[in-house]
Amino acid sequence: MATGRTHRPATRSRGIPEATVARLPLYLRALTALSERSVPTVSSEELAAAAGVNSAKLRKDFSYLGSYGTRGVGYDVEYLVYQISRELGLTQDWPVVIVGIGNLGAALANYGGFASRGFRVAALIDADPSMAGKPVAGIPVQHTDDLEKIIDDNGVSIGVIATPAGAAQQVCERLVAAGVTSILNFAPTVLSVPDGVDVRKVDLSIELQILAFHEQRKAGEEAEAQAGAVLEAEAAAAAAKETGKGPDGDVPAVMPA
Amino acid sequence: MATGRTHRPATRSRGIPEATVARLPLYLRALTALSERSVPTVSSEELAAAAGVNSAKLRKDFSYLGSYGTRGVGYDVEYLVYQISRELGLTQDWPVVIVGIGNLGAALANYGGFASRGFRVAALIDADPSMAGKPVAGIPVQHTDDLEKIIDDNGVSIGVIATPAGAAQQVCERLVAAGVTSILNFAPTVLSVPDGVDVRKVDLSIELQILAFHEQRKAGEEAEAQAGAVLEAEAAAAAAKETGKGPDGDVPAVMPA
DNA sequence: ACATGTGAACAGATTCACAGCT
DNA sequence: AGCTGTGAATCTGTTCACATGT
Repeated sequence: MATGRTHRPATRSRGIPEATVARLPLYLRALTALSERSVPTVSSEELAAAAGVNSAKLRKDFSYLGSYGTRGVGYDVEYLVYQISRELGLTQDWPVVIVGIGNLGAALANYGGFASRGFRVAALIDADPSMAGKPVAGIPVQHTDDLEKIIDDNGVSIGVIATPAGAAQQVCERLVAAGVTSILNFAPTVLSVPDGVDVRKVDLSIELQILAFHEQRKAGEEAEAQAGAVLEAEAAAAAAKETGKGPDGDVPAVMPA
Repeated sequence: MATGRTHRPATRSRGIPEATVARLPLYLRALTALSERSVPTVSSEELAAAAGVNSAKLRKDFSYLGSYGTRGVGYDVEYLVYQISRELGLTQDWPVVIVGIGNLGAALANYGGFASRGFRVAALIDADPSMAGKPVAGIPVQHTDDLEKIIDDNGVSIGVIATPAGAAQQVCERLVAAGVTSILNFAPTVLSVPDGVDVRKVDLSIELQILAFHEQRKAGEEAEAQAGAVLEAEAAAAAAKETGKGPDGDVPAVMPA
């Protein structure tokens, strides 16, 4: 189990590094903005600045796609937009279903960037019968019972899970069984899926925790001006604070070696 | 990348790799679940499975924090929860403001995972005067005019931007000028900030595009496996060498700017 | 003259495999 | 015997610097 290895026939597909793939949408966005301003060409330096990366990285990234630039000149904006779109598979239409139409699901359904680029919200699905038929973002919500039929009728291969954590794995399994092979998971839980299914997760709480870590570190550096090496001694004392969960007030402070 | 502030001396080797920091919240969530079920100890193998990573990685990650396990036994759940919480800075309270109370902002305000761990929504801010005073998730929305005062009064150092793309940079600058040093950006735009300010971004549209890329690749592989069929345009130009890269679902959803 | 494209050096993250402790 | 903790090997991604082509 676990995410395991990547058995894959090994072959096919140009070997575009995952990190590069993750940046292509960024470049595409910057290029689209240039295109709208009718800018004909752009240098790696300029485009990199607009996308928030450095130019060497950008050139390396593009080199995986092919030689789409002109030395001494730069890149043709329109041409690059097309090439990247094609590489990302955005020249085709991707019907998407959103499962779980709570606050977040509704926000996603209303999200403009959705439709703008290749993606089309094919259906909204929720387990609450009282939601059925109610339009959200102009699309009537359908009941979970019909999930399989909806997936099938619309040829959906990408699903978005915006349900509570408790329902996510079950919804995931039904989506996969119905033929979905890519899932964007907003529920704060680890989904387990069979080989060949892609899952990406977006987790607000995790992002905030990462920020908190750095924030704390900044504060610590300031204090370093005077205080010397701080040992873990205070940890035990502080452990008696709250970690607050459950009826018991205080939390253990087990000391290992 | 997220920080850039390397702080020369490196007094105590508090050099926890960024990739490890990004996984700590994952471990913490799994541990919290175990804690709620009163599980006293857990092995790296079990915990790794629950967090969706492999056990070697988990042990390596924990080794950066210190030696918190017991050989032959495993890790004490409560103790680890405390240590990770402390490392992430979650033993203190982080007041957070959300700017831009549209669909998404409202969803964020209502998001339970927010309050659950260290974070507290101190204020909601929106530019629309007609929203002022209207409660969202029990918190009255305040007008952008008062942004600086709100940040200051509440000692806010973490801000969430959920405005339209066009307003994001300006909001960002005001937040930073008012003292915010960590920003979680949901607007589909690149924010530029001074040194010392952390930005993380969450971008739905980018996530979907990455999924589309892999989805397209799957379709391409099928087609190639069956026959020499071409899927859409000319695949002639390709034919370079390949390195079959497995998709493997879990790449950090977001990268620091 | 100028900006791309890329081999090579470097840096960071993951995995392996086993020594060391309980 | 079992599981952690970690050096070493490997893999992936980034940066450098310059050869290459227009």
